[in-house]
Amino acid sequence: MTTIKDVAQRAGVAPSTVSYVLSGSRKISEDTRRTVQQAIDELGYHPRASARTLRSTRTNVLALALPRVAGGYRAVDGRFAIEISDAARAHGYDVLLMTAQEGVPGLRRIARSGQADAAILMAVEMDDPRIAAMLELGFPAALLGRSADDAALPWTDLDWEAAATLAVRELAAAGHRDIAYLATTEREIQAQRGYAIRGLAGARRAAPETGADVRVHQSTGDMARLARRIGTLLHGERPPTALVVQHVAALPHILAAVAAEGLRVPEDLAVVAVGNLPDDLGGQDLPRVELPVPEMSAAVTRLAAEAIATRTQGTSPTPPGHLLIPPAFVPGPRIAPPGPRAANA
Amino acid sequence: MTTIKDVAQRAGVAPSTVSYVLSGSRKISEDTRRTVQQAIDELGYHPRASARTLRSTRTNVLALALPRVAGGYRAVDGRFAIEISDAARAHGYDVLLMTAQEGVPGLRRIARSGQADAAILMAVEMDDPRIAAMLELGFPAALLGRSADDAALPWTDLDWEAAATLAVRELAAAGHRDIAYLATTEREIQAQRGYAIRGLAGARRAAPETGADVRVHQSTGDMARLARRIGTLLHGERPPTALVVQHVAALPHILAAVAAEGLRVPEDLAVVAVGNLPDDLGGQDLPRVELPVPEMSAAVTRLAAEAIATRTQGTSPTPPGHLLIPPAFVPGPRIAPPGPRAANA
DNA sequence: CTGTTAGCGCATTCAT
DNA sequence: ATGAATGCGCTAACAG
Repeated sequence: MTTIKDVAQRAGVAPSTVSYVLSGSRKISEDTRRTVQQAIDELGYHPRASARTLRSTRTNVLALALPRVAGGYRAVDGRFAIEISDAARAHGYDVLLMTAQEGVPGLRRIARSGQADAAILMAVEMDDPRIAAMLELGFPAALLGRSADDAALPWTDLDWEAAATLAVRELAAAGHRDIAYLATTEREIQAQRGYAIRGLAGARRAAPETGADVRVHQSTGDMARLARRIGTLLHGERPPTALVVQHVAALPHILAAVAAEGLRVPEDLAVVAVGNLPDDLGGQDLPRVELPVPEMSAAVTRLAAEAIATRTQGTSPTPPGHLLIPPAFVPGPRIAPPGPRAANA
Repeated sequence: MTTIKDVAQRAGVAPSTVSYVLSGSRKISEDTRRTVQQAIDELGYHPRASARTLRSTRTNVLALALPRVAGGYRAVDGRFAIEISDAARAHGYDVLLMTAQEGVPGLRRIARSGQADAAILMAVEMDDPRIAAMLELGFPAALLGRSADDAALPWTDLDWEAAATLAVRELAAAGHRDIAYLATTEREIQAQRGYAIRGLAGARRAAPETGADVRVHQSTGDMARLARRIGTLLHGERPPTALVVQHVAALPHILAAVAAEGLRVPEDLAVVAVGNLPDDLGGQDLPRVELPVPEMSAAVTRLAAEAIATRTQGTSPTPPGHLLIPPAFVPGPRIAPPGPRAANA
């Protein structure tokens, strides 16, 4: 392996000179700078990260804590991981992936061994034990998702409550009075995921606000049961003319179930998605409120970087920043007004 | 930060003794071992990774090189990333995520700065420039996907050629004589992705082998064009009674297009998927040849670990290992025989 | 000012 | 079981 000494020798200078050329933390005459740079290029020298880190206590690495995969794989996690990795590079960081099936202990290990400068926690729950762990360790962290305590750590999230309300409001504006809201799965709700809880809250709030009849249903990961549930849902005494789907992973199944009931979308049933991934609607072009993956990824990365800078400066405890992203409605094909079926009710 | 010296002091021994207790690479009297362990626990000591690495030249990190995202995000990449991360932990490695939009230079940076012990290359192309780079750097690597040169680096892959052939063979066995094969996108084929090229080859080989008429079509990422292409495809003079889909990301769209043509699956058109993600068929329960994500992830991680061990031992150049995974057919609902439409032809 | 020397950061491992 | 050398780069203090 080629070291800074090799470069120094080849350039006929002292190792420290090479270091200064590299860091630019001191003025070096243009002459020697060129000589040194040439030696670096010729030898293909790259400073050893471990040596640097040992000296500086900075790794330029962010730990990305994915959720423990209790309910199987969620496409959204992979998407965020990749997007965050890109964002991190733009800030000069690499990303260490932690499929935190190890949970808190895994994060402890990384933090205490100094393998990262900060952590980004994904799939945050309302009362997430990882948050307390980060605070206790004094380890900088940023949350992808909003926990119960907005002031604990910096965070970013889509405003899920507003998103759910917005979806309903758009339907109401198109004339729908009987609206079904298919929330996330029971599992996610029981796990107290912020997006699940807040989406539910937003859906419930929408009824009084719009005057429409909004019936909220939880979803399930069991596709057979889900199909039955949808069948039931569509055959109440005042059947809905519109459906909001927050459980977007099941969208293809849901649309298939709707079709199986003999209903056409959107003529017989208007469908709006909430929180789908950009470019991934399961084969349909629906009106929707998309998950702002790029914005959230950029924001959480920036917040993590800021948390590192803040800690490094040892400044007085700055209140953690945050970014609550307002939902944006994408009309897609225009929302259909209530269909002929509405008359039957 | 607490260091090995702090522990030594508290335990009343020399730092080296603590080190030996930790590594177990030498016998320590039970007495002192307990004293030291207690000091470690009380102080919550964890060895600094950078110091360890500096000394030992081992990072216990694998670099995971994701494809540059030319054609947008592919769900399969995220899935593999997560699965590989889990597999790596089982081998004692952490995973550094490289969204290699930086490509070869990014890998160079990681390799030369000593941030990882080996690389796992995803989305390998037939003639992938990263392979030459790894060899030139003498950096251990394993491939997720099969390149043109089987002997360059260790690799694992689904046997895509056999998978495509198998799908066609199963349809032929159910009586289908007119089979359409919808391959991957033109983009992937032009990028010379191994799975795309080999899937094509397998589809073409299936015709002579089964005696069926197998017409091969390339797919496209443009969903409007894809729908048109499918319409055309279904209305030839001898319309197919069965369709094999390797472009599984578009499966929902494809099924929607088929439905739009007034055809029912599987009564009018039998559909088989090739290379879909486990638990992700876009809402349908189709017969299929799944992508063996867990097996491939485990294999590529093992191969990377072996490559590290081999190099560390400085053994004579062991021929790189590999694992070509035979395709497994999942019947799903039984394949329908050719429908009434066949008679019309 | 520009360049050099020396010491530090932390864990490992060979001699003693 | 211990002291000392080692791996590599950074930077404060010093010299020209």
